[in-house]
Amino acid sequence: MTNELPDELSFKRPKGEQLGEYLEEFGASLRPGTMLPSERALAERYGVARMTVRQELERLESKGLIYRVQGKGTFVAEPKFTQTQELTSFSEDMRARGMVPGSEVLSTEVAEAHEIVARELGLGVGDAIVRIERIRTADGEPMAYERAHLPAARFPGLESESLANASLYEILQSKWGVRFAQALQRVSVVTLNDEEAARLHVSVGRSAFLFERTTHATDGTAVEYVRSLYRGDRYQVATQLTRSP
Amino acid sequence: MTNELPDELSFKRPKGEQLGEYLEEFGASLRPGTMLPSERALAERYGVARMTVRQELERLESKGLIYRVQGKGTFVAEPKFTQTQELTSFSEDMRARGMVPGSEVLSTEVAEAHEIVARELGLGVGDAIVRIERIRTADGEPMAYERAHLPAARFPGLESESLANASLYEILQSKWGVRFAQALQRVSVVTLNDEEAARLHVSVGRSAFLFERTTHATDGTAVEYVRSLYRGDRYQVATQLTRSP
DNA sequence: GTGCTACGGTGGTCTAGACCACTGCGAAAG
DNA sequence: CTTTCGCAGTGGTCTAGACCACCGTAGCAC
Repeated sequence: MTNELPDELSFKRPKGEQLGEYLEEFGASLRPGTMLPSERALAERYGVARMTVRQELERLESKGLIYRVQGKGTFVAEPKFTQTQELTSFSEDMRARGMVPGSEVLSTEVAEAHEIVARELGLGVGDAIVRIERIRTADGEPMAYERAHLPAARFPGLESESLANASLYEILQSKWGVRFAQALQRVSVVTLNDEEAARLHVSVGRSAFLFERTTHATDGTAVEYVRSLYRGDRYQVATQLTRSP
Repeated sequence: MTNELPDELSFKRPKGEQLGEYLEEFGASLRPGTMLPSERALAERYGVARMTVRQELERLESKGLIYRVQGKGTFVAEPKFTQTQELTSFSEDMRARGMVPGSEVLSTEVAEAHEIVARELGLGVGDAIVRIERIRTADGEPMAYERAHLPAARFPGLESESLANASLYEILQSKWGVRFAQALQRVSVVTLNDEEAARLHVSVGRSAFLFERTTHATDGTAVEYVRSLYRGDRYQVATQLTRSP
């Protein structure tokens, strides 16, 4: 199953992006610890500047797919579990874990923003927001209970979109041209109460992750504030940490 | 309290590193949303290439301190809570949160590596390891229960070091010249049993974070495998997520 | 007024080099 | 045989540009 690295880059797409994809696939087909071609070798092979190669290797390193040692080389890292610090939708996340994502919409309504939501979205208290309440499932089983809040003014008609088994991110992107850029996510641990436990099909008193995420688009504006409870017995996150000088 | 940006860079240290520190302090003194000088302006001011400025801005962006919008500029981000994806020791972490770190060493011993530890550290099963069991405190209160495993062959005499209120990272760095580079951290949620709850001074059945971390040095070798239980009622992590193209 | 366009300023991508810091290893010196 | 040193190859930092994509706005045409 040893992949081969293609020899050429096509036009019309950033060279680094293509190179990164090639390397990602190639690296995945190698045993951990294997040394990759040197930066200079890759640069020459693809007719690209070394800085371009390096930028892409940095991206892969921060994703935990490779590691670099000065004086020695660049190597394939141990296979990751699942990636945080990559901003993904629930659907993308579950597919990456090899499961089939689904949703059960509990409610979709327009409401007034209270203090926390207003602050996170950069709105005024009382401004209209769309609140979407869903149970997110993986392979048909409840995985998370999620409440998303979005500015109603920016997404008129969102409350009547069909979210049954659709990805909210895909809808926002195709209907409103939103491109997601970055998010701040806070993670805490909670013990589930009766209602929450019932929704997630687990027993009362079990532990769960509480994720609070505010997502920003490429223009810097806040697009959504989401509060999600993830089953602690089914979910785990992995983070790649790096040491700064 | 508006900081001023210094005008010059000293020799003998990477320019980018200094520039990054300047910008970090400067940004911290500004209101969120304030626009920073453009990349070209910074490059000219410090007599440095624009690529050097960009590299440093990328680092600050991934730390969640700034955000950039194409066509508009670079802006100061909302203040962060606390930073993950920055590889820090417990001591550094607590100091960054404004608390005083401490330790209570429960045991320090040389033992044989069992399967999991051996795999994580790249050793053989039965190889000698140093196991350090500590209660980590913040402002005198128990915050985490931690078990660290390190290869004994690499750190002879480590088991008799005084770890009472010292940072393990600082000892490894000063005595053995270890420079930490990167780590993979897995986070799960657990419910505390009797023994664990007692050690953390909380009641049985409460939720906690379980961190499993394998730390690598700059030469790529695994240096420690740590298993830590953090009180869920006192601890929270924040992560900066970015969207890849 | 309303709409369109051109333009200057921003970050995003990329080039073709340079020198430095570190590693591993083989050759020379002891 | 052991030690030392130099060298080739690696990643790390940095330069001085180039062009592209995108945003806001001022000015023009209607």
